[in-house]
Amino acid sequence: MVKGEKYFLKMENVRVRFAPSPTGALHIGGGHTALFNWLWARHNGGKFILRIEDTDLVRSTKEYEQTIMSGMKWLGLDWDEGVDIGGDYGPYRQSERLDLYKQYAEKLLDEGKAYKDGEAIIFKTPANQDISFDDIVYGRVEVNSDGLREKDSDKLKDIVIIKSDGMPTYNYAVVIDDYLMKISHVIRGEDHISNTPKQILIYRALGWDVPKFAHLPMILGRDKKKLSKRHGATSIYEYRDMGYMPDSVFNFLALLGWSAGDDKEIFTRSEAADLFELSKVARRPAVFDFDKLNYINQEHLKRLDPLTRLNMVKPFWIEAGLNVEEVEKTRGTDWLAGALTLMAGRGRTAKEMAEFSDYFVSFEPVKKRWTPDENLDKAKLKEFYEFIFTAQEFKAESMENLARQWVEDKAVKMKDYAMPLRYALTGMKVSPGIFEVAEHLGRDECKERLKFFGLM
RNA sequence: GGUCCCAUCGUCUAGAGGCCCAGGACACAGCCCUUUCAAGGCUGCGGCGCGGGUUCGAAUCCCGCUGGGACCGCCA
Repeated sequence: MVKGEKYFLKMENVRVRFAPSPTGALHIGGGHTALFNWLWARHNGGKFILRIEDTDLVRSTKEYEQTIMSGMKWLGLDWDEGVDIGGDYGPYRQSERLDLYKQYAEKLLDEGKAYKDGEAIIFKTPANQDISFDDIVYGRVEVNSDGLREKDSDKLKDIVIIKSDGMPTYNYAVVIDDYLMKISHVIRGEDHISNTPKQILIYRALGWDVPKFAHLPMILGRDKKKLSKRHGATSIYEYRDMGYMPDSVFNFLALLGWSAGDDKEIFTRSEAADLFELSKVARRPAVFDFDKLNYINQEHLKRLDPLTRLNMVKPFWIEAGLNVEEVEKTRGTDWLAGALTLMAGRGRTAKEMAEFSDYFVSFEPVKKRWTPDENLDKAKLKEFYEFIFTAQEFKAESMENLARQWVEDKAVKMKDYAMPLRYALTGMKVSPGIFEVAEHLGRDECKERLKFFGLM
């Protein structure tokens, strides 16, 4: 095979799964794993399966199941088989597959490969077995079953497969389900790499072929420890609430442990799916970097079509107490969207963009922010504003031309006139080009604001 | 304690023995643009953890060390 050629080949019958336990919201790590599974399925035209691992009776809830699913949808990850849509290999909820787990446990019991202890069924770890697998990401991993010891002991650790409450354990159920669901590639976090040998032992005991394994590098916090609540936002939804867009979070997560090559860092879901290659996934754990996320979000924000951008920003205006609906009714949706187009690359999140542009929606926040400056020569400013507002058409270009004429004639500085105008119109020291802002606000609105501050 | 995994700028990464006295991106600094702030353009800062091999040649292969991490639950 010619180097590089394999990247264009697609595998057939790819079936991958994301198997969260519904014990909390979808978090960054889970989203990352789900994303890579999705990428591999879509890259190969295969199937992406959502399986719910709800065997922890005390912590699992149906609510979390819903939350995880909506989190995945928010990220743009759709699945082909799952609890909500069914499929040929269901049920897709482990608590509904108990008879299956029981059936194979009985078989293991009959063959003397497992034994009972109390109500639990325990798989007997065979001694001195060489276990190896070729991980697509990590390469060959070799272990001997003698290394599977109990903690701080030299005793071989047997594997509980059915708990006293009748539920299967993770290491057992995952084998039964992946086999029965014909999973071709098991793609999961690197923290599972040391569970894999135990699972292979069970595959062997049952006489089954093992799937291909691909472990993914962990996501770390700034302190290089596994990402957890201590590091702040871990739930996918917290990112939505901070004003990050699903496209960006997707893009950012895809870049943790993988690169699209050709220096391409900003991409869409389908571009990522086309380019994705499991064998190119990195082994080194990746640190979650907010700076990069911000940058990626800003890039996607810039690329959005005006209406979509408006939909992203609108909730944050509303959150700030602005009557967006009213403005939309009077000035129109396009006008509001246009205001955001003017914002161009300003603001890295939808929330920031909303904060930086509130003066388009309402004059009220401007009034609150504005404080008089005694050094201003109001008479001169009035003269200037009257002059530029004489423009036939209330266009940025016309106003700017008049303004330039004015500063040249009077030998004064543009900023001494533009800045007070900006401050009166927006209540801010920074904004897009102030003549463009004025044009968008319109002649009447501008006059009203200037008059309110006694500048006209 | 046992087993396993990992190691390129601060961060994400490119790198499959010569194309690399290591390339890109974020961040940072400076300059340009300019009515402000962004955006954009340009420049700069900054890295192969250490020690041995193998080889004509090593970031890349091997060994050791060091440093991280994961697992060793009737959690998943």
